[in-house]
Amino acid sequence: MKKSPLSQQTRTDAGLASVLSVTVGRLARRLRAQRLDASLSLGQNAALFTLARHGEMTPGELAEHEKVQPPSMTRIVAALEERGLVRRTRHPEDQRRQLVDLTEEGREMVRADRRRRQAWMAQRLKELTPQEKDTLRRAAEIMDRLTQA
Amino acid sequence: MKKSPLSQQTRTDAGLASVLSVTVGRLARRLRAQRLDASLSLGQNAALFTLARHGEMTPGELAEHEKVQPPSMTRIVAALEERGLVRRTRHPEDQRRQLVDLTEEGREMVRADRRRRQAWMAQRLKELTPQEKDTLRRAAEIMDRLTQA
DNA sequence: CGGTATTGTTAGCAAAAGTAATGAGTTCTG
DNA sequence: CAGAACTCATTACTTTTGCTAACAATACCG
Repeated sequence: MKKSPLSQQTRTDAGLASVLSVTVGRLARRLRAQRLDASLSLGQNAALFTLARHGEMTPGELAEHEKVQPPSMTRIVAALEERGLVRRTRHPEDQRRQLVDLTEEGREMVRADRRRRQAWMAQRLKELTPQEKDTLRRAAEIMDRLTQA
Repeated sequence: MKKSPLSQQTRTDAGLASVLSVTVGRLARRLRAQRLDASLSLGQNAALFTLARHGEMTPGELAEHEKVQPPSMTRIVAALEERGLVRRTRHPEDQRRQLVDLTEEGREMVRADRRRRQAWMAQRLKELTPQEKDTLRRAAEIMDRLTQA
């Protein structure tokens, strides 16, 4: 079994927390730089993705889910609406609230986004073994749970 | 085998790329929010961490390692120096270059940072099984490699 | 030497998220 | 049931953080 430099610092929970923080930060930066051509910001993509996964919800719910403050989500949703990717409707029982949902165009964007990201990440993923990809798959689910806790 | 909602979207490389992007982005935001009380930005922490891991290096090397542009690293290093966490010395053989290294105070900060992060993340990690933590450990190494590619 | 390349910095700008204050709608309460 | 209190979203403003372009200093090379 190969001993990478990283593994020496992940024995404890604290060490793992540190390493994970740094790595996640760097990868996030890298991803952000990657979608330069891209028309959508990381946050916009994340919101679209969440709507695709969970169906319509209010801006507030969306904000909480994405762990941003409501004003940030207002901006994200406004940008998405401007581009016709989402639609806002009044909540039937509470005029303060709104319901945000994907338009068909938004759904197509989610599909397109997936294709676009593949451009560089699939390149890297291709170099991984099936086991490693599987590890990432399972890690994604775990990290997802971490952010929700 | 349990079937989570996420797994349905990670069968293909593209699907995995999408999910990973969103999850990593959200976790990065969460981490950033977490160190609010904290005195150091995510980028500053990452630089400190890298120095702790790899020893002294030039700002340029640091920038490349962290995948930021040199001016960004200039700012990060300047901030760290201002706080006495790193020290800059001239490169012995090339007056253009500098060598950045941790001070003892910087080293202590790395340790403190690790303790601080543990405050909330260890809480979450505690709820994971050893197998799940192991998955995260291995995923961190893989993601680390992804950002270097 | 004199011109070019490299290293780091400064300056200016843009994107994205945060906090505080505001407006509109709903609910509670005396 | 009238008004206080609360909730949801938005607007206004600030902060953070990264980028590109231009620049200064040093090193290299013909």
